[in-house]
Amino acid sequence: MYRTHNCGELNILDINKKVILSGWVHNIRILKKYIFIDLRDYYGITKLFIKKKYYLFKINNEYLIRIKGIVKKKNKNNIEVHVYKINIINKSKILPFNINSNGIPKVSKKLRLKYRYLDIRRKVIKDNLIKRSNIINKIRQYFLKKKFIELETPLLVNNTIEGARNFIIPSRNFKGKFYSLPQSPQIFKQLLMIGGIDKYFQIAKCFRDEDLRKDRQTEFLQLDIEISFINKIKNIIKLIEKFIKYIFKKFYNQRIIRFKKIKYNKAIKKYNTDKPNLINKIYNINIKIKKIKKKYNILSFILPNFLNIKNFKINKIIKIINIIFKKKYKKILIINNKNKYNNNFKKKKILNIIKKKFFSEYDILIIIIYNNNLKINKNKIFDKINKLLYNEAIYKKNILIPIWIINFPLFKYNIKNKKYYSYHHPFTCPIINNNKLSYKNYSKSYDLVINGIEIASGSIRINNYKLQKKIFNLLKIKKENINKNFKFFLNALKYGVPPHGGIGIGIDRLILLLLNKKDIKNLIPFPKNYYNKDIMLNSPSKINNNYLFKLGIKIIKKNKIYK
RNA sequence: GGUUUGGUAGUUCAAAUAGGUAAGAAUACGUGCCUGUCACGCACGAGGUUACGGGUUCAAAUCCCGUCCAAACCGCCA
Repeated sequence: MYRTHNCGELNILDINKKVILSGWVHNIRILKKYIFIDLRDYYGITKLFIKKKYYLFKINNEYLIRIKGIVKKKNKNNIEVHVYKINIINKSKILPFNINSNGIPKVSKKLRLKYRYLDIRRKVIKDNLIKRSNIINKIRQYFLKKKFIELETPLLVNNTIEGARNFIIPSRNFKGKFYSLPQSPQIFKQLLMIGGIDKYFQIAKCFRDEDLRKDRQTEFLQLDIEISFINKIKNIIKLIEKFIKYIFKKFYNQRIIRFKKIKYNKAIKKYNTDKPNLINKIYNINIKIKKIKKKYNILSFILPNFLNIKNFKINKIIKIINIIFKKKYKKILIINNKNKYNNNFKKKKILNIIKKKFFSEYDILIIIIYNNNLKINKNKIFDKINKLLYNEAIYKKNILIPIWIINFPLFKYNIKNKKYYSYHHPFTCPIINNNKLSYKNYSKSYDLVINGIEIASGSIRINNYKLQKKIFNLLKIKKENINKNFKFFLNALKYGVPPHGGIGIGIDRLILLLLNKKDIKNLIPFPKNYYNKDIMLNSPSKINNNYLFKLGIKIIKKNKIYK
């Protein structure tokens, strides 16, 4: 028998009970007469008290031991187990890093990934994984309760022509032909709607062969949702807002400031990006002031002020500007709607223009006028100020500001290829006025961005054969490609397709936000590193020539990274 | 695909003023001491071809070149 109790559950009520415990040696302290061990298992830590006569074998950190003992009172609220027998179940090698240190151990990420199984023993990572499980569980319950049904879609699919690169899987039965791993279950979920399924969801693994970031892995979980009999974006937006509010209330103690919504075009004008971070990112705006002479440049930006940036912080920001400009600017103007900080700027017209661009009435506008011949690195200024805001104000307050970006353009133009591509994907329903459909149309699409992180993306879909074909034509997809990739789908669109739409929510990113973390690798059991390698498995790896021959594959040129 | 930074005991880091004593410390490891520790403490010990290969120099961890590996940014991410 390995255990009668686990290390987390023993308490004052168990005093004088005989117990058997198994666990890892979290920490050991050897004195002349006594030995103290903190014994750790999945559930917690129990303190052990051992008299020298029972300590017969050398024990080190992370040895796996089983003990027999009696529960005794340690002090008012705590117990310890007085041990009379110890077995070593399994010894441990000298550790590559300390597991019992608090917080993040002082060790390179490479080692933590290489010994991921040891990293998982650490409380921080273990707790993340437990929370991950809880969150995913709640998501599933939520949508099942709302009468969605959960269905799987295949992982071995066809290569898609647009978007991110696919992972390719060679076929043994059909030499020279390939499967691909899906970037999302897009077509399948639409086919489910065509099949009369009313509300579908799936917690789906998706794959994209692109380089990684802190908030991006190549294989990731997506909460995939599709609903029939809707044709307006607000149908989905309402549903998701409710869900997001629910999940954040459950796992994130801070309230959500109400959702904002902005059209793509306006977002670009206002924030210069379609993923605005309304919290810690200041944003650049271009202001023209007529009376300024040609030899001066203007640098202007807005501090989005959800956090009551006060005078002393303004002073710090000005200090940064002073350092970078070496005080050689001509003028700094600091303006908010109440003109509280600076009275030099009284021209009402300009103020009104600025007001329109302001996100909220508490925002602060900073304008710096400086001589042309000063070479200024704007990004450096923005970076420094962002850091200041992030460290001092935002990080502590855990505020979330979700914003919907809606009505993306239907197409975008790629200058390199001189080709048009779908902004979202070719199944996105266009907004059509006066029966006109061209490259300039917008679409019934929506992204949800929270604090600069793209959380969800979706659209109302095309449910009409002719319209879908027009889109393919505008994309100039060759007939043979249409036949190869989409013939079945176009065909399906001929059979009384309900209006439908949906959304995909990045679960890993959602968890990142819910747990207020920065690096997605800490929230995934076995993440890949920056170059898409699994450092522990050392994958990807070579395949022997015999097997390659069976697949009909010959390697022509080796890439350095994959040697 | 592009740019940048880095690789020194098992691990985390030092080794200044652009090369100059015998490459140090903490922790982990080993032995011993210590009346109850709780990140125990104390003493002693072991542990290094400074990633690998080449070059410059009287002299290289330090400068240069190549290879390998890692971290970060950009591109990319419908």
